[in-house]
Amino acid sequence: MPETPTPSSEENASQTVRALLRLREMILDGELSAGERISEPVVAELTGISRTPIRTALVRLQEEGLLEPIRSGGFRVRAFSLDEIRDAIEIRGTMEGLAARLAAERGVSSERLARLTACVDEIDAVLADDSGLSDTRFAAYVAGNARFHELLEQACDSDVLRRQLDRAKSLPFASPNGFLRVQAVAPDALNTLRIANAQHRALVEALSAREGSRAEALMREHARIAQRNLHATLANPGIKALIPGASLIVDS
Amino acid sequence: MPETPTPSSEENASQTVRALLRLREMILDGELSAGERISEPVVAELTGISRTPIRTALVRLQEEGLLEPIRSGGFRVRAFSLDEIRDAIEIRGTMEGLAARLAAERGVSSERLARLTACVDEIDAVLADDSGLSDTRFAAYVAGNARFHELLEQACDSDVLRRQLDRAKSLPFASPNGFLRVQAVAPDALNTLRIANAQHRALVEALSAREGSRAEALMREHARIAQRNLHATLANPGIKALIPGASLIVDS
DNA sequence: GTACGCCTGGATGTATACATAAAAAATATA
DNA sequence: TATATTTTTTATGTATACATCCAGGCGTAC
Repeated sequence: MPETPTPSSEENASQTVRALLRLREMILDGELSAGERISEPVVAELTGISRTPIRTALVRLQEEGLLEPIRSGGFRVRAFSLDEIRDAIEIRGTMEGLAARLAAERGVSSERLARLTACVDEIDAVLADDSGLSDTRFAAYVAGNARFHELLEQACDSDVLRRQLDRAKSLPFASPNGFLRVQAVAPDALNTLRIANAQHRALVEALSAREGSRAEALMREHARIAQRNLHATLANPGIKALIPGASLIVDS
Repeated sequence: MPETPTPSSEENASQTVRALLRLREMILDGELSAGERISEPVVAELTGISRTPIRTALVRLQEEGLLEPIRSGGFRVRAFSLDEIRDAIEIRGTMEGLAARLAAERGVSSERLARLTACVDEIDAVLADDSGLSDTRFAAYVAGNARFHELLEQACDSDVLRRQLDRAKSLPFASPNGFLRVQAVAPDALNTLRIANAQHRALVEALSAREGSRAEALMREHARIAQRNLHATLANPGIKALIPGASLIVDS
């Protein structure tokens, strides 16, 4: 009964990894609501995992920023104000800008440039047709977008920077894909996605020409798309649920 | 016997905190050398703390970046190449630049500006005398410098940014005080410290005038002092030991 | 002399027991 | 009825036991 019937990626993982994935899922899906104290025995009962691995998963999630420690012990689910989300996006843009600048200044190998170009081309191909944005096309865009940002991360060729970037992206609303579902429901969605990919293409150009300052500015501006989407969500709260981890957002 | 006779800050802390502090100390002091696998039973024996709190401290240190996981299990002490140190400093400068820009753009309260000004004044007072840089004067500079950077962190008034900044500063060589001892042994130490504080003062000016771009540029340039000190260390390996965590540095 | 395999020592990951301390509930009281 | 107080319940932090797995050494065979 406690066996996970899903043949997902959690098959042969350690208990700690399972606990981490499950807890993150519970937090982002709102099964554990913002501000709520997390009871280790309850989670242990719910997941069928003993307290020890759950405990280390909790520590990891605290470092990740999804949990905050309680003075008297234990953790609670972190709540995020709109200002904090704005700042998290700004941080991501700044870090991606840094990665882009360093990559441009230091030079990116032709293989990596080719992979980046191919990625941008693929996204353009997905967006080429003027007909409506179907679910499969949208999913393809999401995958392409994630891949592009991953390739940029690799292009800077720096482990310490990658670590910091990963951390900046770890909050769901700060991730490059965080607000895409919000963007997709806008009437001019296809257009804004094309503009975003134009920025991708411009970045590859800048990397190739070793234009560090331009590369940095581009990625900063690129992240502002998420800021716009955040504002769009404010104007139309009905679409708030499209944001991953929406239940963590609290108005301040 | 296993009682810590030092009345330090570790008195009434939890075992986990004690393990964290002790392990960090052991790593930075080179008691555990770079690349070495950390044996939990050995550390437990050495510290008189059971494996459980040590284990969570290890997880924290991994998130902090001082340890890296071993595929087959456990952790090893991370080794840092000069390139990685350079990047860590660059990241710190970029994040402090972001904090400065946001603080300037959003405005800093007059009380905070006053505290920043007072801090800069105090540092200038420490550096006023042209006589040699005594140990006590140097210690006063270190304290003032740490305080200034802490005040900047507060000035941006953003928890998410603070968290990310703390992380950027957590590597010893990336910290604002990381290379100060290297700087202090240079013949023109007093001068370079004065220049550094001039940058501090300029930042307060920029914050006060809400000049975001200038504030950002200043903190980026400010971090480059550490880069210069890093290069100075390369030219004169005899002073390498002045860097905290020197044993973690490996030439690549 | 070298390569292969087995075997022993030790380490990690996990579960669990227990003491302390906090939170919640229930009772008594103004 | 609201509040203060005591009691009960529950959670956390820590130590420890144990199974599995990895690493390294020793012996053997070629």
